[in-house]
Amino acid sequence: MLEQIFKERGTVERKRDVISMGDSTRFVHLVLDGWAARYKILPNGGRQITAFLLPGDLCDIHVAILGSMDHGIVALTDCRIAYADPQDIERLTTTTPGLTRALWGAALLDAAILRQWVVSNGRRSAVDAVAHLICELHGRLMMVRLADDSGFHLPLTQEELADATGVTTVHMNRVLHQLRQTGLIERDQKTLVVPDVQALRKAAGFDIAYLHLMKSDPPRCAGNA
Amino acid sequence: MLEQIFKERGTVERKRDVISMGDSTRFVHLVLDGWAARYKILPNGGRQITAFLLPGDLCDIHVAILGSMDHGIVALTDCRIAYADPQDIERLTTTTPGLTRALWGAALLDAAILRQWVVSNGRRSAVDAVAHLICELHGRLMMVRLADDSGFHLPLTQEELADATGVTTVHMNRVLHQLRQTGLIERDQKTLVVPDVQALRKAAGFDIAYLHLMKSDPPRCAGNA
DNA sequence: CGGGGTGTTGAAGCCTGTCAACAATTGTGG
DNA sequence: CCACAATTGTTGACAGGCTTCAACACCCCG
Repeated sequence: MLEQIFKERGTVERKRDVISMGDSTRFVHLVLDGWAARYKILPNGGRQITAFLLPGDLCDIHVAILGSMDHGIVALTDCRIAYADPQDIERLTTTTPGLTRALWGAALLDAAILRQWVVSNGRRSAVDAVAHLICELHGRLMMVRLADDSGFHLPLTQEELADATGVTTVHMNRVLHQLRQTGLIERDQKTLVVPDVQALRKAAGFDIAYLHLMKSDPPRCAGNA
Repeated sequence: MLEQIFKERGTVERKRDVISMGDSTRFVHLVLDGWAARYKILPNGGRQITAFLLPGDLCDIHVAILGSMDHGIVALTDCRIAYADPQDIERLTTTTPGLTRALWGAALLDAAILRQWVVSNGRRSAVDAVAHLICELHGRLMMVRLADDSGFHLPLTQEELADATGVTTVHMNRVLHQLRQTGLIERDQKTLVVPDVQALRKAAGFDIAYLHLMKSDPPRCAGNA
């Protein structure tokens, strides 16, 4: 039902902003294909990624409700993006209570994920944080059939992983090295192999319950043309 | 309108759980008075606070939508709590689209705050993180008339501040010492004085825009009996 | 008055950051 | 197809923020 108002389609090249910070967007964006990330830039120049956006994720629905963007969104791979008119969203949500509720649920899920990120950046070691992040991405990609038990395509650079977990790229390199040596992950180019998902989850202290895997929670539009 | 279904009232003593992790709550809770915190306990025993709940904040509305609690909520001071039946919420949200929308907005605001916490725990120094947290609390307390330009009542222990910003209590002590020496904050018992709010905000890299101060965003029920 | 929680301080060590150099990979143009 | 540049990955040495362990001071409350 949502797909009807996301008519416009376009592509955003890797490293380009889908939306820049401060934009009062004229469109609401949806990732059809590819990876993107929410990020903030600090006064000292540092970057913190606060979320990874996977196919099916909405980018900026909150702008339509709250106000202007308090962060930017950058494409981490070439992305296919769908656009919708905020007024259409406005209209559809007022006429379709079930939709509002679904979007509310999506926002609550986002918050649950963010809480885990706070825990990772606050109290987990860098190794555990990365392991936990991999588990999260694995779980979310499973939901949209982009991962299986053996692993998934992970198009992130070490710098991007570092900016997500709040460490330096140098240290991220060592963390990944350690995870490989422990045998928890293997990597062939951009393909991440997880030999033993349960072992990784245990090491990361990962409990998949918080992802609240439900049928139609995030609007999944990945598969269609 | 919400206040009608939050009929039951009770109190929770400091240090007691309002809701424990894993609970599939029989009630939805609202903080009327006092401070509470969301927290997670890690396998190694560490605690990470992921949010402070102030008067007027809902504790666990997401359970009614998503599932069981993925974290606990503890009272940081003696708290007056209001209770509502999830089914009443259910009914009221389906019959009152505006309410669903307001709750959706509240969830989006929570996410915006959480993103700042991720940034604080990831890329800000401990001093900046604490300064930013104080700015956030100041802004939120202003919304519910519990703070003025000169400062506010801050009933947190150093341990609780440490668990929020992801440092040890020992280090939090040094951080606060530094903030006092710099003249950015002053403390008289549990009263926090901010001599120069703008100076503190500048030091913390704090931009109040993300709090999206709107009239009736979080249901404000603090003032009533 | 005593005891538990909270705040404070010091010393030593580790995780992570910083700086720097170089290797490997990818992309581009001739 | 190769050469070149740019990006990304890798490694080492050193420094610093933060942790850990430990002891002690303070304060509220029974």
